[in-house]
Amino acid sequence: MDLEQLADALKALADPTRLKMVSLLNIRDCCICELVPLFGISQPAVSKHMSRLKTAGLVHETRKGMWVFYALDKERLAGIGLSLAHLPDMSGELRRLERQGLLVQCL
Amino acid sequence: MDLEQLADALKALADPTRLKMVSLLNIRDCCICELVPLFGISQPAVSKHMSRLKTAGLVHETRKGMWVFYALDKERLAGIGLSLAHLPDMSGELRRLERQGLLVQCL
DNA sequence: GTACATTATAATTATATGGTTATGTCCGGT
DNA sequence: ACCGGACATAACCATATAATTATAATGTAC
Repeated sequence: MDLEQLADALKALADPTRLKMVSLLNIRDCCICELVPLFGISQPAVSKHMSRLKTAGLVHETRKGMWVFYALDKERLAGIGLSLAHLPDMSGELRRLERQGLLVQCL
Repeated sequence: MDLEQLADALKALADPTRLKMVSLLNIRDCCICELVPLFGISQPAVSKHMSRLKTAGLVHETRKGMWVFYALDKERLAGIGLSLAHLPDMSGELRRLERQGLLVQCL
């Protein structure tokens, strides 16, 4: 996962409301109408948050009659955590700086 | 770490520029003047990004003569990754919904 | 087809974010 | 003391974000 994509995924998670939603979906799938009373916000607001999580690949939706159930993609979530633990190697960038004589030497 | 704090920490990371900065600091400590030529942005912009990371507890600074070197707090970064893997248990919220008869039953 | 329940989209608004330029602060060298 | 380099802060601007209300779209039941 490149840094642009990782930043997008983190942006989707970087909101207390969505983090709580993800934590709930970690227990079991939920539909919008169950989430609304748990948060102090309107139904469209909940819907938009789920849409954001869906775009980030963190949840998947399934229609069941009138309801749309959302399920957490646990592998995707774990993948984001792992990406933080395995950031790309930027040694090349530092070598490039060195070639240009821009590295600061002190001590 | 509660969800508000976790969201704040994730916000600090949820930017491609800052993610790249963190990746660089993962190799070695850097000062602002080294970072500026690596990003296409002004010195104050770099400074503000580092300030954001500092507020989130992700980096620490040390003055060395004219320069201010920034060091990545690797434990803090790892802690954020782990928090994603161990989200709080929200079973209580769901039980509360059930008591109120708001859980959707289908199939 | 009508009526109702659930969810999604549109339009709007207030605040947050990320960039800029200009200026202030701190340190080292002469 | 003064000047110049490195960094931080301030003021400003454009865009993104998260909420709202109003309205459309979808599905069930009669």
